[in-house]
Amino acid sequence: MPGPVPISAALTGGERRAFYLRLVDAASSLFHLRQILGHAIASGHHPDLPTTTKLIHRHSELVPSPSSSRSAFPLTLFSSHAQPDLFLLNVFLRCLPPNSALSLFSSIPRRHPRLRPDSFTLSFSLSAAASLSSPTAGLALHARIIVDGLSADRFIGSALTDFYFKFSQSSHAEKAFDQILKPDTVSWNTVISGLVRNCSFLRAVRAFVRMITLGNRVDSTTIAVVLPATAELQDLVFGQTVHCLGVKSGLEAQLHVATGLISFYSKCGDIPAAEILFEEINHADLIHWNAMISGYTFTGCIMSSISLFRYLLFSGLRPNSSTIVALIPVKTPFGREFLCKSIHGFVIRARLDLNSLVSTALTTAYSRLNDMESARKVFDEMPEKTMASWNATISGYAQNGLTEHAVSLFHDMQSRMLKPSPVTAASILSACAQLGALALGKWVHRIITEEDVELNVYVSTSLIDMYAKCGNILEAQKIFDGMPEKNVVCWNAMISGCAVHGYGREALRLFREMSVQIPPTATTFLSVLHACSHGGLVREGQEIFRSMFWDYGIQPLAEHHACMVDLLGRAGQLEEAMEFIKTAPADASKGVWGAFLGACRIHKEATLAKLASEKLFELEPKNPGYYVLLSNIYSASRNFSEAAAIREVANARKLGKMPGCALIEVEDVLHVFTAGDRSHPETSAIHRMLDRLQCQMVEAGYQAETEAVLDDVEDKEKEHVVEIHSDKLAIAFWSS
DNA sequence: TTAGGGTTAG
Repeated sequence: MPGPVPISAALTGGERRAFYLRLVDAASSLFHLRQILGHAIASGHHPDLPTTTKLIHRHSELVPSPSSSRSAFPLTLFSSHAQPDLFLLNVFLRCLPPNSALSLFSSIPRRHPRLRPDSFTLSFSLSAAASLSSPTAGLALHARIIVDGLSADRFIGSALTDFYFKFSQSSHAEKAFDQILKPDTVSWNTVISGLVRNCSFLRAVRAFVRMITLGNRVDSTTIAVVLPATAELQDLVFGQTVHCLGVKSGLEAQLHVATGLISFYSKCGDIPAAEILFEEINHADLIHWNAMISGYTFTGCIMSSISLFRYLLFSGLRPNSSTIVALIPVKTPFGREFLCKSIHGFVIRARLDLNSLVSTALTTAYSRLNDMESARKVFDEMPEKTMASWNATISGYAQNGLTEHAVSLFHDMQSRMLKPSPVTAASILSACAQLGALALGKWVHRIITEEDVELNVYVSTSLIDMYAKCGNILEAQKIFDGMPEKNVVCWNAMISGCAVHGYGREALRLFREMSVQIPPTATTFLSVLHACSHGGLVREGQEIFRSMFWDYGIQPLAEHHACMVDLLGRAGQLEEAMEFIKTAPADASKGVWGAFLGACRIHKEATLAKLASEKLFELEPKNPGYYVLLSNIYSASRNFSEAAAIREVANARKLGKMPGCALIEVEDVLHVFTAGDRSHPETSAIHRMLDRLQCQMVEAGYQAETEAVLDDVEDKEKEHVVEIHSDKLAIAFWSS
């Protein structure tokens, strides 16, 4: 504490100011600061401009969050000067909540006409505008910046960049950044962080590389903002390079950097590296613990995650809502049911805040358990619903096939005048894609355009997927071509779209174009192999499969093996397919034999089919599909007694099969047909059209496979064969 | 002027 007042009375004006400035610097609490001010006034020293500026500055350091501070201290001090200088005004402006800061800024010409706002005044006001949800104030500021010719200033430029990124206007943000004459570390950090927040991960990494190439210094913020991008891109090697740079620059031990590294390594599956880093931190804070717990959960190490949580409680740290969220497995299925319920119970028992963050995570976890009732209950009970919670519930409905609920909740959102976020759009589009609902998808696309929802890489990929699955491959291609940044997932979606439409050559062309730009993933290879299989490109498919491991180091999974058998089998190369099966790993058995059985059906190979079925009955005795398939193969090769016998076995084992269905959209209405369906109101017209089509097909040279052999069929079996395929009904309905 | 973990999407 400062000593008695008389010391100050003995000093000259300049000495007295220096004395108080030193005291203010050393103040360690708000109470202390007020005492210093009291002493000064009592000794007749009314704080001059520099002392007041220092007092307000120290106050904002001690009370960092302006919005939570209700203290009148800075205001009283500022108001005591009728004619503040620009320095005092800037410091005061900075400690105000955003709306007050902006009204102070707009009052400058009237109340302080002699003061001309400088780059600090404008930058601070821009930050205030960015924190408010209305962009108008920031746009007016930008207009003024342009008029005053201040766009090249690095403070102003960085604030502008950040402002536009906060409103998801990435291209304006990057333009503002490009105008900065000499961007410094903070300017580069701003642009990298903005790109990451707007999901442009590849661009963020490129900006980081450019920053270094141009000789800029990196700081702990740079490392902390670029790491989430490398984690999202699953680029372990690049992240390790960033790590090395951090070590060489002596930044590894910084709090933010350590957290970023733990999170990065665990998201890339390198738990041991994350553990070493976590253990090396001297005084780990709650965020470090949360990052490590989340890393365990993310990679499916549920037991480690729970042990670390127990240890956290034991160590006396109080978990927060992020800790609870970190415990809820969203991406892995292991132990989800148990955890979800016990965590829900724990949150209630420990009277932890069941805030929007925890509720949203619970909603997601329940929807992944296919328990939409519990998910909806958590959502309904939320006092304040966030955008994430709306999206979690909508996507939960979509992923559980409850499309009507998803759409109805989306309508609900719109009636509350809530603008859909890119996540909302992607979730709803995924529902449309599953349903094949083109009209609904187009409607969502219109809303995206009308409401100016940012077309980020997720939304564009969802649109590609939706258009491809709903049959409009040209529109999918158009969106794909217009994307400024393409990542692996959108390339995969486009290739997979080509596969579905039978465009094998186009899929291969895309694959070649892609692989010179970014490394393909296991999913890419699956899509390309599908495309080869559907396009009859056997040699090309074999070449791709070989290259997958030898050129790209990706181990083929069960699905890839099954796809290869499908490729060979469809092309009639059953011998080769059989040889290939022998080389497949054990976990691929179901898939490869299933694909082989499918090929036997196409080529009516009853003997080989029997062999495949025996394997499949062993592997999956309760799957009715294989019985149906084998029975159909026997029917096709006129072995009706065997066909009936197989059905008997299936019936005896009480294996019912879910009927497949076909969906068709006519004039924006979705119609569903199952095999032999007569429930449609226009059923007689449909059957008339079907007959007409059948005649035309026969005239065109079509040879019916089953209908021609009906004479040999027993009554019961005949009923089954006559049952009209759902796809045929849908097509007949569309034609009628 | 930038800033770590955690919820929602392809």
